Amino acid sequence: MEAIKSTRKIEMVQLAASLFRKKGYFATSMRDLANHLGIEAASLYSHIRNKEELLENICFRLGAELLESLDRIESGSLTYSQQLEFAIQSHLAVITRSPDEAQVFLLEYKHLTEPRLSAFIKMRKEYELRFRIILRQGMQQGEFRRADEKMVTLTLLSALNSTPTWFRSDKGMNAEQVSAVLTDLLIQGLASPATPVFSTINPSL
Amino acid sequence: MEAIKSTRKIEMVQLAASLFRKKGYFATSMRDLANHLGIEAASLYSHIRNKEELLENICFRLGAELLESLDRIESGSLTYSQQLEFAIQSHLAVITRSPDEAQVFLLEYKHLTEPRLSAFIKMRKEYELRFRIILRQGMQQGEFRRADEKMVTLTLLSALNSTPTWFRSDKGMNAEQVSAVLTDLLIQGLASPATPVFSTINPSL
DNA sequence: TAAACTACCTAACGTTCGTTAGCAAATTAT
DNA sequence: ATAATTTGCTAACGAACGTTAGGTAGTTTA
Repeated sequence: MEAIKSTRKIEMVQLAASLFRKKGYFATSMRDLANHLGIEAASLYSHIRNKEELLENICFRLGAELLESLDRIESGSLTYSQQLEFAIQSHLAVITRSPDEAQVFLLEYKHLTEPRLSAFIKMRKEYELRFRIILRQGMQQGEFRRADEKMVTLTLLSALNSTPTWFRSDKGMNAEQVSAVLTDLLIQGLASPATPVFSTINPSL
Repeated sequence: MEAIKSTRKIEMVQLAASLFRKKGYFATSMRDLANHLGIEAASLYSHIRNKEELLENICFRLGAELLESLDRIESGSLTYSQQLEFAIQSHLAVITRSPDEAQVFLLEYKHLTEPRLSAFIKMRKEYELRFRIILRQGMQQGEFRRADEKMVTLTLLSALNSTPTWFRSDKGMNAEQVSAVLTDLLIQGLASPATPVFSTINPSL
């Protein structure tokens, strides 16, 4: 959990994020990583203690960023609707800024070993809980549709977290435009405002 | 792509799905699998050709199920809103019935090697496209809010695909209840119908 | 200018991996 | 009754893995 000093180490962590995302943690060998840097595998160990340190750096740095972004929102005096809007937008800002790291954070964290795995899960649960509390309070105030809290929280976060799979910052929309459209979609729904044609009653399959 | 005959092989594929989901494809060894079945690793090869065959079976069987479920919907004479409702519900039915397989289908497919990987990606793209066409037509008809097609499709599917991470069929809601609530959430949105308090304009961060 | 540090190297280690060969017992089909 | 199939075993293979030991230039610090 110490600060990263050397620029070479930063390179390694960023490259690791890219490879871990594309191929998966276990499918990425230290020799893979080294080859992409133009060095030998053993040379990596001048900069890092072991492979897991790379994963650890990625996962915990992104987790800290996400938690920080919630701090700012909760400390202000906003309505729950505004809090949710900001939370969505800052969540998207973090993960679109670091798409590789975000995907590793979301999918590869499970390859952490104890005690780091438990610490990570605790951190992630805290983030989900704070998101969930905003939703709960908004539901209680009548600002949000009332529904199963856990379901809504995880569905919402999953929708947000899928952004790096299709979003490329270099073409089409920029991150803020995505944020605005996605916020609108999730909050207002897919149905056209003019014509509420959906039955909302599910026919049996 | 041939039919599975032996029941022992079915056991193996199901167990593999469970382990691949929990630990990942590469982190699951043939010795892991064998131990859970109470046999030696080499004995697995009386039933399967190699490790990848397990992954192949999981991914392609689920893909076929999902595509079939769309066939039925497209063939009927339904409005696009109804088609979407049915598509959401049958998608959820498939993935809640096979949550382990679904997570492997979604996350571990990338460990397939060619030519299976390309075939899988083609299958998955076809499924996404057919989902997308329903959305496109619904937007053109004015039944759905107009927004970036690709974004809406992938966000919607990601929201649906997160269901196995929190849904346990044995407690709380059953699959059909989840389906109804989730359909409503995605189509009508999170905002309370009574009070449209959201600005839908994003403040800068 | 000497000491310390950075950034890499070669060589090799012990371990685990997926898989094969060859065999044996039990069950099922003819 | 016998042939075929199913289901498992032991032993072992070559390859790939993460990592360590020990060394060497070049660069920075004291």
